[in-house]
Amino acid sequence: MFEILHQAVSEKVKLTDREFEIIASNFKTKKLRKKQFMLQEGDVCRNLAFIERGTLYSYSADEKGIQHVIQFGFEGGWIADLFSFLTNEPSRLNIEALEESELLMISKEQQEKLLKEIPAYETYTRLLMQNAYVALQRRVEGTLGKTAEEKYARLLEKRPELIARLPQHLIASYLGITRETLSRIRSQSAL
Amino acid sequence: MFEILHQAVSEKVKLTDREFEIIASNFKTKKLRKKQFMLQEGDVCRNLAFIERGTLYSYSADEKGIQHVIQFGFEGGWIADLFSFLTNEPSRLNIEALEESELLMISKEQQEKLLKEIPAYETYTRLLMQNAYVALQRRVEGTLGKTAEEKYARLLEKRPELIARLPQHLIASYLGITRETLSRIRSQSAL
DNA sequence: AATACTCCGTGACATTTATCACGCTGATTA
DNA sequence: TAATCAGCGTGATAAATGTCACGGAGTATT
Repeated sequence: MFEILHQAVSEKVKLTDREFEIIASNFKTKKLRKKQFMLQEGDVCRNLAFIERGTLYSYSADEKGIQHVIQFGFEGGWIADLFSFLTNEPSRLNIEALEESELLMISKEQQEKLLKEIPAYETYTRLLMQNAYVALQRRVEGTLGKTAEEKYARLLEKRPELIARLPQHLIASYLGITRETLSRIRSQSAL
Repeated sequence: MFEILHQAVSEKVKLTDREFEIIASNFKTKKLRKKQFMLQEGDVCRNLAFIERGTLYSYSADEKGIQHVIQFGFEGGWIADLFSFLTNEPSRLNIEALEESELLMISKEQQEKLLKEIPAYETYTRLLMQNAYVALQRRVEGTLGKTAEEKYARLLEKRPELIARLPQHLIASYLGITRETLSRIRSQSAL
């Protein structure tokens, strides 16, 4: 049941079995079908979700209803609207399953309890945040002042697995370009 | 000497005087003149810098020599290339003082020592990373699929102090647009 | 005082990208 | 089986933005 979480955590910090037991006992499982929401705009994000199986993505929708992908989440990763989670303000994001998925969810209270009780869990969380921050900064770096083609080429180089397994219109949205532009880039630059 | 750091840390976590003494003893001060580099592309980022006074910014320079601003750092904030710091890989960023500045620098070894020795320091670091991540995600959110005008309007709303104290060409670079475009936006949309 | 440099504005023009419209294909659903 | 829908490609056109070039104002430097 908790093997994947166990692996993800113990990859980064040392834990006794007892400690992991305590950690695991604070999560509850949740299954989502394809297209089901984990979080909907306007609601407060009350949980962090560890993805045991499946794929999710978070996005905001603008006035015209156009989606803007903020993040993709895969097996072994985490997803949430951290801003809403931390502040208890209503989220402006939607988080939706792209396929049938299984999550391990932890509430704010339980997360805070674990952070206090288990120092290694706090270390794990710090590392998680650190890595997420670095990855996001690289995304910004690879976006600023770049053309659509350059952004796509960079993504293809850095994260080919994204391009392989996700529909093009979501990739386009993630890159901040239209699906048409992405389609044209792909048909031009080598086949 | 360390008042500003003391304030920044104790704003987020509780610390004994002794603990802060230990923390402070691991930093060394560094003064930078205007236009002086804290970090230069190709070098490994060996320190995190807490800004006691002054303003810095980090940027990458592309093939054409065009700067792309990644981050601004002000008094009471932190700046570094976290990726290079964590991995010991050469940085692709420059970090430069926009005015005369005073920094408190901590090396990786000392940072790691503090994280282990002083749990409250680890908590502080986690909160710092968390907040930085959230702020950066908001930046991405406010950029994706937005026009130059919308991005500028949003920045003006969310971070008017940036616009007030920084030269326009750096604001433009931070927003991923050219200085000319920003100049035109400003002259059109209200004066 | 003269000079150089930084920052900003602006015009003319080129390029990139978005928008709108349509058709095709394959998968899902009635 | 027919019908609907999601995903992708593509053409025509419009809009946004970049590029290049120039000048002026203010500040710092010599």
